[in-house]
Amino acid sequence: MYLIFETYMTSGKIEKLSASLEDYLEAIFNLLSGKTVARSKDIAETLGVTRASVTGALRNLAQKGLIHYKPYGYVTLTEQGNRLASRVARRHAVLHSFFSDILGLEEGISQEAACRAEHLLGPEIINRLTVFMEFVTRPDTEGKDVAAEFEAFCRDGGQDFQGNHTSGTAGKGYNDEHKIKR
Amino acid sequence: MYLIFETYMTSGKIEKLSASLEDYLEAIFNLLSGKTVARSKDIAETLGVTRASVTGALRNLAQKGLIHYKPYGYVTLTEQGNRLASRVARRHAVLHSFFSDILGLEEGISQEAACRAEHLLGPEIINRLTVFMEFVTRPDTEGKDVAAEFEAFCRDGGQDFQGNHTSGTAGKGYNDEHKIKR
DNA sequence: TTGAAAAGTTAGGATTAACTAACTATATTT
DNA sequence: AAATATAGTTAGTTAATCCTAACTTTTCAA
Repeated sequence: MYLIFETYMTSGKIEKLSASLEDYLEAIFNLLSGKTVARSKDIAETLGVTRASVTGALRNLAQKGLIHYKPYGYVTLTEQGNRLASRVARRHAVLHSFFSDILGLEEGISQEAACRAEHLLGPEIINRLTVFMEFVTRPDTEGKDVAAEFEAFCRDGGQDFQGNHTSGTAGKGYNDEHKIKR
Repeated sequence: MYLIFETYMTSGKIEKLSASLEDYLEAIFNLLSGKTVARSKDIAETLGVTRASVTGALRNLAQKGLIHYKPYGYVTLTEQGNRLASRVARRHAVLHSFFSDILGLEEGISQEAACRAEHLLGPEIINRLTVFMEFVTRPDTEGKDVAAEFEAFCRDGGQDFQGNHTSGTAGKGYNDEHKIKR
């Protein structure tokens, strides 16, 4: 499974990142937005891989000009890398929000699914989904609330699943604890 | 990217199929529901791989007890294989319908995204999405139609994308022409 | 300040899944 | 029925990831 959608330019050529490398980049991005430095060990823990695997990925990302990396040194994102990582993170956020806020699925499941799907759904889907969520959560809809109605629909219909629609935790503030191990 | 959700039993043990093998199984399933026989060449064309790759996958699926396969013979699904393939196809159909009928994305994009996502989204997501679509398309909603409203919302909001919401092709009858090449 | 623990790297190997090229089997056509 | 075209297979290669085990560098505490 190789094709990915977000692209970056290297010496005038458009390149794409594998799902795996996108994961690494996103993990670095998330770590940096919290703790200032991204350590190999933390990246490994986040993604559920060994430290050795991280080293390989870092070399790869550095070679592609997306991170600043020197053995035994701190990892930071280049401007390119930051731009790309932001877009990946946005995809993640949109998907997570859809799974969690619209479908009302529990946090862990939403998080994991977002991690997986974020590498596979192209900009058309992500953009349209974004607009769909704006549509569904728009305030000017005379008291209607699709998410709430759907929750009621699920309850009344006696559908057999275990969402978190009743809890008021409406998204935001995710971490990558649920990144899937392979 | 390895973890997959649909499982099958072999000698009492629960097994999972890789995304790639699910693709092969689904392709066989679709071919069989049309033309009675599934030829190596057709599978290769459907999935955009070489015939040699198909042979390898067939051996693999046969060894897992999901297809009947003898070199130079016809390929058929075992009961197990058919069960599994149906579930994969259902996931595909649900996702495609969501992308196409709810989000109003064009056929090719919906098809391709469904192909990709069907291997990555677990039963919780697929089930909930199924219910969500029932919810959104239920008839008892006093003249409301979420898909149509969303279409209007997109048009009025001047959102810049190119859906097929105006065309009346509401799902069904898909093929795998848009399976992504890797 | 020195030595152990923690973090990071290297080397080597496994797995999955693709490819090309060459070969074999089956089908078709004359 | 023989020649040829089509389909299918085999063997060998490549590439992306991951792993384990052993080694090196850095950090920190006595």
